[in-house]
Amino acid sequence: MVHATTMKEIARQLGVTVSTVSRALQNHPSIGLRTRERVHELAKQLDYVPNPTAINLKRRRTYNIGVVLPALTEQFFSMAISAIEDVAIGKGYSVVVMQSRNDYERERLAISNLVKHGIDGIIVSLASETQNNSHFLEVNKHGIPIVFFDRVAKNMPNSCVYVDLTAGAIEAVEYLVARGLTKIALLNGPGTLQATDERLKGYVTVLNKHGIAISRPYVRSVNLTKEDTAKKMNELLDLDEPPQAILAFNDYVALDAMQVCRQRGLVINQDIHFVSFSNLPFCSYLEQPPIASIEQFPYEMGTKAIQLLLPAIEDPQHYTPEKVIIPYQLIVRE
Amino acid sequence: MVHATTMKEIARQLGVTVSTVSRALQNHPSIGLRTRERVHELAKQLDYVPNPTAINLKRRRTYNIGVVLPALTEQFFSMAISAIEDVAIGKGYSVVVMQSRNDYERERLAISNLVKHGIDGIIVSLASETQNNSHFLEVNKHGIPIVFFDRVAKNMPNSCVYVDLTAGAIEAVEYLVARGLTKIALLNGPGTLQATDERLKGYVTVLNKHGIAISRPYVRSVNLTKEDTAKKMNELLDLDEPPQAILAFNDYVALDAMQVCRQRGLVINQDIHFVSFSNLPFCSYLEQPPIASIEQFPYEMGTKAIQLLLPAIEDPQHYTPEKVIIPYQLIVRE
DNA sequence: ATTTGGTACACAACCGATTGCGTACCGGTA
DNA sequence: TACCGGTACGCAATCGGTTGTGTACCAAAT
Repeated sequence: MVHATTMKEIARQLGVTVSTVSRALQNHPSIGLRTRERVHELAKQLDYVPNPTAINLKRRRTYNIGVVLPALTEQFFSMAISAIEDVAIGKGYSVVVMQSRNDYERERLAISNLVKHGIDGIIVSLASETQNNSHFLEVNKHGIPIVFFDRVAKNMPNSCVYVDLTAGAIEAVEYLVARGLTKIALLNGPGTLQATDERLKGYVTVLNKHGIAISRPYVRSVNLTKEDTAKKMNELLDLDEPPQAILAFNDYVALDAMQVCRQRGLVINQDIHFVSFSNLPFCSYLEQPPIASIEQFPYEMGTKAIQLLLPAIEDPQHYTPEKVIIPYQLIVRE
Repeated sequence: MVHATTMKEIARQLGVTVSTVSRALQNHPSIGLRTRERVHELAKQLDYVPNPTAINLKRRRTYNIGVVLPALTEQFFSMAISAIEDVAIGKGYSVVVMQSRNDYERERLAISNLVKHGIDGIIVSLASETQNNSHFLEVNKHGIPIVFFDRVAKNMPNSCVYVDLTAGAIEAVEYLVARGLTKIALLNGPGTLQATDERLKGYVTVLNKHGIAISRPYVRSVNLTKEDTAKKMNELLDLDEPPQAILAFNDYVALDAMQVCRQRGLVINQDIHFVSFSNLPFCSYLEQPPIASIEQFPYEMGTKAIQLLLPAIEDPQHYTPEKVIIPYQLIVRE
């Protein structure tokens, strides 16, 4: 059974032409009832499955959507992709995944592979090291729609979905200040990400508002690896005046940093307090989770991303890009 | 730029035929140097990208591999898919993901969608509710290779990759007994999974060996939802003689069960001990993780799965299915 | 001048479908 | 009998490539 049955085979066995078979299978009215039935019957009997590649060639579509993100193993992204898949499947699309591993070159390659492979549209969350949009401009030139989500590219005309992290950071820091914690450090992400700028902006805003001096050594950026986070956290704890609280770039950074604290004998939520972004489900299993988290609703973001992408694919003429901001929510744990 | 440039367009502008353009782009020796250069030049100038669908049609391949698994958000699976993607990308394949959500119907649908969509091969980890292989037999009939991994189907001729969980369970239970814990309960998975049988078998083997009577109420199966796990764990704790230790189906079951224990005031690793399967990375963040875990190496399993699949795709004639058993490892935490 | 051989390309079939248009054949009407 | 309209298909182009085979044209050899 190495060759699948084709319409040609059905046509041959029935003594009709391929076009008749095609129309019969589509129940086209110009095909006689008798012929239509014979075609359907033989098709079923031969386990006929239409060749999607041939159909795609005519339709000039692949019904594949590429998704490029830093890492599938980060729950934030797997939730987003899960959402994308849920919507896509319902609309007849499949989802092709590629990981950038936060590496610029891998991201370029992933994008290029997707284009070469044939996809109708792309959803991207930037690699932390990406500082150049040329590969995306290339995709735009080919008329393939892109939607950025969460880690969006700066200065690109495409649609994007993200959370207002500045506002989130503001509420988070306000919360810490309100609890009397004023020595607040920021374990921020890579400088290349817009998300990093936004967290910093919120952090600075609140401290300024409350007249709290901003200590340079309190603001550090990590490259999102466990090692770098540990290094930066240790540096913070080695300061003459170590912080009472940490605003972490995301849950992974918070957890890695918390581990350092525990190793140094500090008690979480007592000696030192954490607030982080994402609020991933596994945080609920921790005995001492961050006292507050900013929920970013990855599922909703993924859903919105593909809802923006599909019209761009299906009706490019009437499509205008949109910047969608998903509301965050500060989750406070007792 | 709604229509991508085709070879036809290049041919027209250069006054040659499409076949010449095709061969020129492939640097076929029968094309003159001058012509070849002109073709390459114009192709670059027009941003020519070959239409993958057309090529796939001739090659009778899609270079897409379908992966169907219960949930992307489970780290075990996202690690496996990550591995699959790493290998696939290197061989020129893309990975299409579908989630079954442990639902039989969704699994059927996912498989059917993949076949309709056109993929060269499928990698599957069974939905917990799947008890029927007809959809896989259908795929076999079409000559599309399948590789099962981790949650493998019973009585199927296809290749599969899994961990010898019986041996793992034996070592795990031996470890508990050696620590003097003899009142051991088993929070097992759904009866439809072979993995469930295997864990049970290992559990029974060790208890029999040590002459420990097997208490029926100590063996319970959960459907892998948080609610069901909580219910079953509560039932265990409500027994006249509650267990001292729990062998959990996987980390998620263990964590959900541990949460119940904590809510009831029990101290983990003191009042009650857990051993579970998977050893997911996030366990390292827990203050009180299971005292031991059986590492199942999802990355290695994913890698092996696609290494089994690719030869089946590329050389179906000389392919014979294989059952590969990945060695587990019991990770003991101090 | 004719044959020979190689170069450099054209022609056309093919992959598996879809679809616009043409037409044979039918019975019914003038 | 000749004309007409509808039914039920066939023919062929098309999507965008790949590839086997045919051939015009050239220079070199005879």
